[in-house]
Amino acid sequence: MNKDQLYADLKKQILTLVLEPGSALDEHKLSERYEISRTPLREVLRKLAGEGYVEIVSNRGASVSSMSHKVLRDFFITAPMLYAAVGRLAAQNVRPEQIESMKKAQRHFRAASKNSDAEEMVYWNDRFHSLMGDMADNPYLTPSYNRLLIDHARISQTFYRLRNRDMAGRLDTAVSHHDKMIEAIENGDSQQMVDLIVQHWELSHELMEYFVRPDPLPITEIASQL
Amino acid sequence: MNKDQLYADLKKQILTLVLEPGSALDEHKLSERYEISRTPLREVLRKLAGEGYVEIVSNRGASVSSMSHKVLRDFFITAPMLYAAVGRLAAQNVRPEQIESMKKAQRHFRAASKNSDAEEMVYWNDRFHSLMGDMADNPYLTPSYNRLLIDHARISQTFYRLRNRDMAGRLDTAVSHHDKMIEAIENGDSQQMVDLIVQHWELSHELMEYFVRPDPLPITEIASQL
DNA sequence: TATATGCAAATTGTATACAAATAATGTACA
DNA sequence: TGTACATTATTTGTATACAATTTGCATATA
Repeated sequence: MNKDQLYADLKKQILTLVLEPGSALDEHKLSERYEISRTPLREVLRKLAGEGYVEIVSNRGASVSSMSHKVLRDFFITAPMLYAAVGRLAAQNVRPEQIESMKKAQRHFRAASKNSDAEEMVYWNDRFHSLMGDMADNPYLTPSYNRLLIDHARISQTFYRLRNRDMAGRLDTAVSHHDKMIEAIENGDSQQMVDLIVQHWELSHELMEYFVRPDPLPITEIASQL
Repeated sequence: MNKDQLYADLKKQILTLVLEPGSALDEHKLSERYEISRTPLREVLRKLAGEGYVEIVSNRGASVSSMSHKVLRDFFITAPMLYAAVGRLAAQNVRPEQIESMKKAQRHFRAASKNSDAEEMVYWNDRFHSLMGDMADNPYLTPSYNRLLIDHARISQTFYRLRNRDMAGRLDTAVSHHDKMIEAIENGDSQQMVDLIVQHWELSHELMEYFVRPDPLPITEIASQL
């Protein structure tokens, strides 16, 4: 396997929790499994570390980024602000040719949701929001935004696996948010975009809060920050 | 020279514009100059790329991150939001032992300002604000915040070199902002901190705008976003 | 003169051997 | 037993040789 494939593969496995947070990444084993020498493997691990997928301690190797309680609390504090900022900029700065790849991600996400395929849902939802980051096209927001998306994907995993009537409804809502976002982006309607992001976040937030409860901020306070 | 020193040295040279934005970083030459083999050098370059100091194009090597007009415009849009968020969190999350290193950075910054030593001013000002990022202690904000600080340092360079009465006055104001920030942090007064950040940003913004004019946002609009 | 093409030089990418550091194991001794 | 220390094994870090790719230059052709 070549370096780019290895990079994409590790990324996907970390996002979908195939590789568990905190688990060690042995250079020797990985280089054997992926049939690549340690030199390029190490470079991939260091790139992933720079993006927050992986943590490296010198002389002690790499491990999948952990998700402590403290880190989750930070997540809830930070996400709404950055999501809103990126959403607004995406509507303002989108280039026409970017819309199609977003529609494609949305098609896959919708299909995965219909099939209750949790892993695919996580992946294509991440793609959708990641593309929104590309549209925003701001090198100062992107690093933090992409860092958030990693843990958003990993936290979501838990409840994407649920299959009851309530979850099905919420999923439909999420899918329709995406449709409306695409529309807002196409119209360059940044205010509408921010509103949708807030609604979308509230949906995620509710579900996440159900699983991890790090004294959540009241929604009204979040909205007032936008 | 070992890897950590090399890393710190390249970082400082990029911040202080000794290495110009866009300039190529030849692996062979660098490995000779720093007396280190290409393998660890490449890892350092990739780490710097992850943090935004350097840009890497595959098969075409590394170069110092460029500062285009578009990028500068993004800077002015993004900085106030992240600076305010980090300032607030720094006041909320600071640990007592962190105050001393911030006071030390401020002592150096004040001294450099007295001596009109531009390079030292840039360096210690960056250290001061970088430590504020550490205090905020939020893994989701840090990547973007540190990315901003890189270009903030590089843009400031231009006017830190000026030596007229007006600049001297502005510098004194900046130094006193720092003193007040330390106080606000010690008191855990996050609202006061945000106010100071806004004032401090306005000062920087004015000066930067004087040198690079990418249709600036009105201050009132920025303040309303906080 | 302008554009293509082929070759040489320079530069980046990868594999591998060896060095250094850390972790694991076993043994001595209280 | 249990703690300390030395020894071994494992894992990470670095240097270097070689492969692949890109770039620069010379020459050919329209």
